[in-house]
Amino acid sequence: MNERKRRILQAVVEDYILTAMPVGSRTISRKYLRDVSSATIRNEMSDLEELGYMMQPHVSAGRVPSAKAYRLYVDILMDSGLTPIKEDEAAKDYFLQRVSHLEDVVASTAQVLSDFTHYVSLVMMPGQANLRIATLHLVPVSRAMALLVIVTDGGIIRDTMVHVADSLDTDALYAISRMLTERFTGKTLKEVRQKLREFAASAPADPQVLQGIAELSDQMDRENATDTITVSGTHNILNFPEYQEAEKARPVLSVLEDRERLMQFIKAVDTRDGADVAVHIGPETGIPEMEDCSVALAEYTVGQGHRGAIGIIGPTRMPYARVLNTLRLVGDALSLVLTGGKQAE
Amino acid sequence: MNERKRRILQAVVEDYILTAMPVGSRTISRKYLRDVSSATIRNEMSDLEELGYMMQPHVSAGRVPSAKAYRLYVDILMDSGLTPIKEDEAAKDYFLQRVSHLEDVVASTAQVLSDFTHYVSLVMMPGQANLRIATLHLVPVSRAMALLVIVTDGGIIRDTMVHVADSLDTDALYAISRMLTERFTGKTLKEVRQKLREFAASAPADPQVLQGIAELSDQMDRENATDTITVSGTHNILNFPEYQEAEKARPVLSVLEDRERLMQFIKAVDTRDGADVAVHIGPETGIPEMEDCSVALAEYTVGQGHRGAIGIIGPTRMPYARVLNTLRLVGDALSLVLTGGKQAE
DNA sequence: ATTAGCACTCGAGGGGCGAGAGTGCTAACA
DNA sequence: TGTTAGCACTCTCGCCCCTCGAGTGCTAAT
Repeated sequence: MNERKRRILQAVVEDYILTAMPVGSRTISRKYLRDVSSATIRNEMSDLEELGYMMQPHVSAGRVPSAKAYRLYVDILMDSGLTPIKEDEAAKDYFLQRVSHLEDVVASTAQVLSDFTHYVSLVMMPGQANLRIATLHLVPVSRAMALLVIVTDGGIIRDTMVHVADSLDTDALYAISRMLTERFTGKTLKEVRQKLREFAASAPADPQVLQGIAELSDQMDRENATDTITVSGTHNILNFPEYQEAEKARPVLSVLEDRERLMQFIKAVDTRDGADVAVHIGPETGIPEMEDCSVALAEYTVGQGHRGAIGIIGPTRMPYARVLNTLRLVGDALSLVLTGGKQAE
Repeated sequence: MNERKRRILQAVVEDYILTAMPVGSRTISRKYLRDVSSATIRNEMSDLEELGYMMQPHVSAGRVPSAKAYRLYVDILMDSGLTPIKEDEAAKDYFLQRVSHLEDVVASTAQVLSDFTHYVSLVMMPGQANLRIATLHLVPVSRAMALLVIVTDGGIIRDTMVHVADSLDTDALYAISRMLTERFTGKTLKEVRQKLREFAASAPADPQVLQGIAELSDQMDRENATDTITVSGTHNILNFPEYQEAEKARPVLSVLEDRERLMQFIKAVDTRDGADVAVHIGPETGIPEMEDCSVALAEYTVGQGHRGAIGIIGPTRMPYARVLNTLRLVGDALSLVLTGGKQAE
């Protein structure tokens, strides 16, 4: 595999990304390697095909790069120039402006990703079990219900509805809030779940309060322990030429709606340590319905060490350099927001 | 327009809704009006075509109902039997179980609508300017930020981030919360906006607090005054046979993303008083891109008299009876939730 | 007033054909 | 020995043409 072959391969990949049409030898000779004749390129391409880097849809069409070609392209050939600073700053600003509900942050991130790339985006948010608590507040809502607002040290807010004894008025709830805050500041949500039970044992034993606390503990478990996935920009797959017919797009769409399956996929990827971004090309995804798609994933960190993932799903022929840069960028910004601005930058 | 013509028209509409294929005279003679020959039906259909109720895509195809036909069908012919009670109860239960953030209620409603119907759904939520306040709470988040949680008398929660003087600690905020609550319970958000300024004048004049209150008042204006639209199940339009090709679907999709335009449409409709549900068939929508779609809308009430709308967007050939029932149902349930369970049932 | 019969029309689907794109191979060339 | 020009070959795409079948409108019979 000499230098010229590599340049030809790169040309084929880039032209195909651009045009979505099989690339012929003449095109390459004219647009990419002016000093080599099409005949020579034909010979080289013939070799490249034998090596599994490309194939012809039919004998008199140009070549289409294979997954193997994209792989090599992403790993070696791609010119991963940095994103212009402007966009970079814009993204960071966008996030840093808003301290907010976790759900909003996730939704916004997904939105930004699909807006920037015009592809489908996904955001995996790991369970918040080890975010650290700054304060806890019980806000009375109706007779026996209260809103538990948990502010984490990063300024991220989680809230959930809980049952409380209906004997508790606003002041009582406030007192309990203070007590809870005092006790749990700096603890992670997971730790709180355990301590809550001890607390219930040692506290003045109003059975209603106890039950409320038990319920609260359960609820926190349920809402915070499990990882969630958000997908955005789904309709963008209609822009891929490969999915012009709804019939073709349907299987992919249903995969995108199957959060379980996506989660499984992401989990499988995440164990693979190493780089901060990863690309899964076509069959590499292990999802048959997505053999014409690639998935680019980036990690981000939540609190101390917990990892989430954001990703872009596009056609195998997507502009990897641009997409990966966007992911890195947004991933960094997100890490920054979710760790309370205490690290990075 | 005799009885038989009506029955034929009804048959054409219903068969077309079912099959999406032009309906021929023979089909009707066999499936719907066994005691009349196809030749007779041909004559009648010829008349119906002249009256503008149907047309032929080409001379040797069956007939396709026109917007006018659907109109008549919806207004008169349709058998709008009641939905089985089971589903009815399920929907109501679904909503009543959860007292929650307004955003969640809206999102859930949209979700339920598109899940039930397999069409695109929309939920218009009017500004909450005249929801009545039950309590107000300021929850400290970071040094100079607090979360203002507003609980309305229906148990619906609105919250928003506000700046506060950084001299204010938890206790001070609590005190302010109590004061605000005392002052504003029973008032609408709109009234509060005005009273806030008076309050600022009469209260102990800590300039920081004043500024905070001013900001809060502005923010409430911004977030609560404007109506919002949520669209869900967009990808369902790919199930319409008329939008099998992505190319066809694109214009409709972009309309669905243009909230401004949807809002304009809904506003125009809403002024039309009268029935609780309304159907706009094809060109009646006034949106050229949607000439093959119908929009069914139902109203619901928020608080005392404010009106929102929920809707289904489907192909003109949608099962109106079912869709309208679903809308009525969900609309009622929503009204119930958003008026605090104080009316209806 | 209804119906059977029939000629007619038009779209869908399939086969044949020419044009064009792109290849592989061969032979000539540096 | 590597590169290139030339050429025959292959295959798709778009086109036309044809047939088939569905469904009609009209006419004449009941």
